[in-house]
Amino acid sequence: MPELPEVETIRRALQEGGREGPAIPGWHITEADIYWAKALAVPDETTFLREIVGQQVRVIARRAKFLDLELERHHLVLHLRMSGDIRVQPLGTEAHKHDRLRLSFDHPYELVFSDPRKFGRIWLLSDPAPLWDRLGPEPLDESFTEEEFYLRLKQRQRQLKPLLMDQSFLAGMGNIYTDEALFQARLHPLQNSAKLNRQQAADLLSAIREQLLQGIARNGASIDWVYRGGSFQNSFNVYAKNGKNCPNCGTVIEKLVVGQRGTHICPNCQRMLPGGDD
DNA sequence: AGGGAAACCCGAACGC
DNA sequence: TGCGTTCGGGTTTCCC
Repeated sequence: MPELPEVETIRRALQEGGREGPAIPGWHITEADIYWAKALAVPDETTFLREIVGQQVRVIARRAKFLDLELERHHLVLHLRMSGDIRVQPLGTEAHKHDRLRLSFDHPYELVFSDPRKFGRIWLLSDPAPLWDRLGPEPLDESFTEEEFYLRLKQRQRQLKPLLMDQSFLAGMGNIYTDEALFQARLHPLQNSAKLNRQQAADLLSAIREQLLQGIARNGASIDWVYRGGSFQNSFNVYAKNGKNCPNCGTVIEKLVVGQRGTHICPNCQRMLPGGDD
């Protein structure tokens, strides 16, 4: 399964360090600094610092939108939310204004969690299972089938877009990816999920997978003030394209609000199915 | 059960 | 130029 850009970034940054740049897995945390305590979801700061120092990083992975650093006795779980970022930099690099957490290792590098908007969160958990248990299936997991997706859509009576973004229904879809996937599948965000047929569900899953893979391939999207080096924003078809012409049919793209979220559609390509909003 | 609203944040964009 | 206002990203929590 392809990894999130951040996971790749951590690996790549260290691999490119050459002989002195092994991957973080295998390293020990020698020091931890918290610059904004509220970034810690659990536990308290003192406990966090006492517990984390000395532990070896075993594996770096991800689940849904969470980054999961498996330590010896805990999992260090990070969620970047929207403006969070992770940097791996040479030890002694000058601190950035929005740094929230810094980890030093028994190697001349440090990992920094930075987040201007302060939405990102950090967990130190002995057992992350309860967190994972709240998440739905991974759309990029090949064992997740079209039929399963169809049945899950069928058993709900929900507006399509909020449902797709519901992390307990399907894990990993954000606002941008959802708008782009719905456009690709030619489905309306307000469409009642239970009204999709097998073909439409299959098309939607394909679109979701393509959009996610595209985003990963392009290192994510850098929008507005948040520049993380990604270029997915250059391939948007509808997101933030309100007022522009639809690349398929030329119709002016509209912006509406669905589930409190800015939502972008081509009103011609994305029609409600007959009775689709019942 | 589903949907709406508010809260958490603050840099940027907008309006005057 | 400067000031006030609005916006929006992901998630949780509360309310109808």
